Amino acid sequence: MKKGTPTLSSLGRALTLLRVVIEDGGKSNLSSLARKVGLPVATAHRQATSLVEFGFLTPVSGGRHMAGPELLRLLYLIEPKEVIARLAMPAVEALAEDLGTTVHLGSFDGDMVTYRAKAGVSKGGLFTEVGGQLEAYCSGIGKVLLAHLPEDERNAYLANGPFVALTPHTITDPAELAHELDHVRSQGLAFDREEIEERLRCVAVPLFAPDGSVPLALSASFRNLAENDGTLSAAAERLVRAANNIKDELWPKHSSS
Amino acid sequence: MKKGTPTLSSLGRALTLLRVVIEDGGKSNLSSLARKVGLPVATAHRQATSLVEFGFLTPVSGGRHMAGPELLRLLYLIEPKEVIARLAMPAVEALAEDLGTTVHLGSFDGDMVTYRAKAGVSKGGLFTEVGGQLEAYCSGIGKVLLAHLPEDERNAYLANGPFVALTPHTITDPAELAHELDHVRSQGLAFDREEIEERLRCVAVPLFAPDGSVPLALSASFRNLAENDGTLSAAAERLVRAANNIKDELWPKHSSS
DNA sequence: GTGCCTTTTTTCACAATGTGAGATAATATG
DNA sequence: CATATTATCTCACATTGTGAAAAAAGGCAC
Repeated sequence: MKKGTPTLSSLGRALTLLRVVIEDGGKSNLSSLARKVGLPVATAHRQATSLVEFGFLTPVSGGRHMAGPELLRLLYLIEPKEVIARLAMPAVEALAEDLGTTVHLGSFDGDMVTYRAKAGVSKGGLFTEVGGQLEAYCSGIGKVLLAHLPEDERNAYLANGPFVALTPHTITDPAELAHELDHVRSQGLAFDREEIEERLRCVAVPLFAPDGSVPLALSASFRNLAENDGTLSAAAERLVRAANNIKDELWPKHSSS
Repeated sequence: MKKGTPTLSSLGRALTLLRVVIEDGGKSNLSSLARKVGLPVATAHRQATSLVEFGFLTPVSGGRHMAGPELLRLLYLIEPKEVIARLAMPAVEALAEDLGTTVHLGSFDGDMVTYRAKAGVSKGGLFTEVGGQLEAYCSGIGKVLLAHLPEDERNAYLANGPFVALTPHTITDPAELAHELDHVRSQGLAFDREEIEERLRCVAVPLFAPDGSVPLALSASFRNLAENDGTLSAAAERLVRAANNIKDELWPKHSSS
């Protein structure tokens, strides 16, 4: 029985209460929440009072609580895309290993795709690098992200061309691109068929946040595939599964019984 | 010396560390942060380890840390508008008392203004109620919120009329409304000159969030003012001050020396 | 590689501090 | 007004957090 660094159990209990209060959304009073967590009321009360004192909670009428100013401040300091990308890393690496190719994780920032993670063999030497940016309209990740943008922003992007052809396959017509994005959204995945570089293809899938937005997209790239090679569609299936796993891990369904 | 409910000081220290780590944005390692907070490294290390264990932090390379999955989850559960409205309440009530009139706090949700707080005398019997919604284009709060919307969304709203006239003064022409909104944005405040109800006027100012967005707006309403009464502009000044106070309280400048 | 410095992690004795049952006050609820 | 429910306080107890010091693990220059 190894000792290791001991965990601050009282901190754990207090953070659990904090989580429960926030999840409750200010509907219940302290006693019922204490009961739900299986904590003595006295203890829960002391924790709640302290959390209020430290600004992580605020009392609202009737002994209920909601998020406090400090928590609100943290909320504006955190960059969800960055955090999600970090937390998804293990899954991304596993996927890359599994597929034996390069896997990317990217987000949409200021009309461009930011590559936030890159995993897997660099055989074929992909040009991308983490932190780098690329045009959105021609990559799989970009098309997924564009497809799930709020309608206003998507239209604004489409109206903001021009879309320069990088290869003969690049989609450069806004109307055609709009149609492609509709397709991507309904299919739940996007293909890049040599639109960015000859003989380079990829599949990309969205990573949904609980509010329905798509902060990140996941892609797998392949070089020199035969025209009717099944690799891409096989990879697509794996990507969808990986995306689902990440989603389930980050936003588990609460068995809130 | 009253006892009161004792505060969990260890919780406070751990939450301080959490805040410092997030504020740091994952730039520094633990020891430097511990030094900054004036905490023994051993203690800071134990707290950080525990925060990681509870999912509030995640380790990144080089002994640094960033927000963890639980914190991310909280982020998506919290409704900033609601929280800010709650935290601004005291200031809103003070302002209403100070001005001796009705003060409103509203947000923009789905093309409409949601009234999230109402304070002050109900003389003149304003029709609004907390939780109720109203068209945005004709109220002071609505115009402030529209004016500070991202350009895409503002244009989408303007294109989405029609704007029905509630009084002869209501702005119903999209182009004119667009011009008015530009004015509102550059002035930092909006007036409602009997646009929603005869003899009812109000001033409204934006409440800025740290990211530059305007989640809420603050307004003061007056009835039966003479055409050239200085009350409105006097109130405007007070509103601006109140908005600044709220902002400074919620997002204090860190003397991060 | 070797040595030196910084940072991370563990150990451990001590007491500070969190704990929860129970009493009391405050508040809904009928 | 009576009665439940909930919030808050008190206090004795030992759980649990604390921090100095030592050990282990990286970094970095040379």
